[in-house]
Amino acid sequence: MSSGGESMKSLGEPAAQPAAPEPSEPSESQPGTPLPPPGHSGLGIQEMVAMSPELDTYVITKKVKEVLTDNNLGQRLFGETILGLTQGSVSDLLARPKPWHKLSLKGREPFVRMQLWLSDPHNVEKLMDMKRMEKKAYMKRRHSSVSDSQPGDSNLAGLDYSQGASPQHQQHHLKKPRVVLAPEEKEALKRAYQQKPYPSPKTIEELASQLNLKTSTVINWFHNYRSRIRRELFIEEIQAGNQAAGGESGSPSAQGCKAGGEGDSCDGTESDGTVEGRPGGSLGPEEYGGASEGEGADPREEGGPETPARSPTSQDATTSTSSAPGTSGHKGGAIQSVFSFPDAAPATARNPRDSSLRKKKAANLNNIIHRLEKAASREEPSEWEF
DNA sequence: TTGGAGTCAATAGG
DNA sequence: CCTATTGACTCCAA
Repeated sequence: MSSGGESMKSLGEPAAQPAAPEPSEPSESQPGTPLPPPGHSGLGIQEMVAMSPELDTYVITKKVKEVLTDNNLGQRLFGETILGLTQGSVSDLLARPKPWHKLSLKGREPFVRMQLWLSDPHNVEKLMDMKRMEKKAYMKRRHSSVSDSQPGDSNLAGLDYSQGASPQHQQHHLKKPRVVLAPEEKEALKRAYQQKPYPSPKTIEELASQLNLKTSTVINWFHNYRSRIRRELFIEEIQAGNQAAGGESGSPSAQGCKAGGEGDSCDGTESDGTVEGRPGGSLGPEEYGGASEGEGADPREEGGPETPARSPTSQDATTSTSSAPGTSGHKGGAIQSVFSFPDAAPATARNPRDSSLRKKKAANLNNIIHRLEKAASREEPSEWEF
């Protein structure tokens, strides 16, 4: 009970409504609020995040995307103004929202903000106005050579900017060129990942030198790759969980499979087809832990009858609160009203075939195994033999 | 220290 | 312009 602040955990089951009238929270001060909402001063989002019921991140992002495109609003403006995030982050969030229960408190914040934003149609217009103003300012600047006072950036005049002729080799410690891994390098790293999702420092060193990359780059790559693979798994989870839905106003097709690429399969996990020509390899859907070369490790775990059955994360119960837009603009009161959505898709049609999902789980298996052994005993896995 | 989550920010495509 | 991708960084927990 010491420092801890937010407790509130375990949001697994629908359970009842927390409905806690704020148990006071004085010791809540993060070093500077990252986003000082323009003209907003009151309840912190964090509080709302803490007591928010489960939100459907998929539905929210879908709606946001819809609204943004419908009104020609860009991710940059939306992100910087509403979420306090950069364009790239917004793009990522909208394209691959993690399911609510997999998000940390911090990670939920953007979704609560989105929901909040969506709750009042007036917000859209405000953003549009802002866009107009921005454009105007831009035009103005282009026309006249005067910089107006716009909260966004400052013009640092008087700075010397030498160089800049040829963006080639500039090994000066001024700006790192941003590493761009070549396709083959990525290939190699992915292959390595399949063998060992959690390479030891030693392995990392080897990889780095073999590929001629900095050690940190390899480390970062593994971090990022694991993280992103994991995320894709989540996505398929929610898609499988709430795919379908028939009568929806202009549903933008939630297909999770886009045929068309070359080696790209239906799944997202790279169809790293180059898993080495395995003699008699066509078995089952796909095999991942292709421990082919080298040790005769063969982590072939017998196929469990079925996956542990995805636990029903369903919560829904979206009470169709016919929220009448423009009905009493009372904000800062009932958070509840904000959390309900006029959009409801009770469709619970399960697709009998979850192919790709399995594949990723297999890949993840390696991770799990690795961690298990680590937890069980701190010992290097010289060789496994089941 | 290691690993995970969340982001930033450069940059490749459109 | 706008969006998507992705290496690197920051924070945090175990």
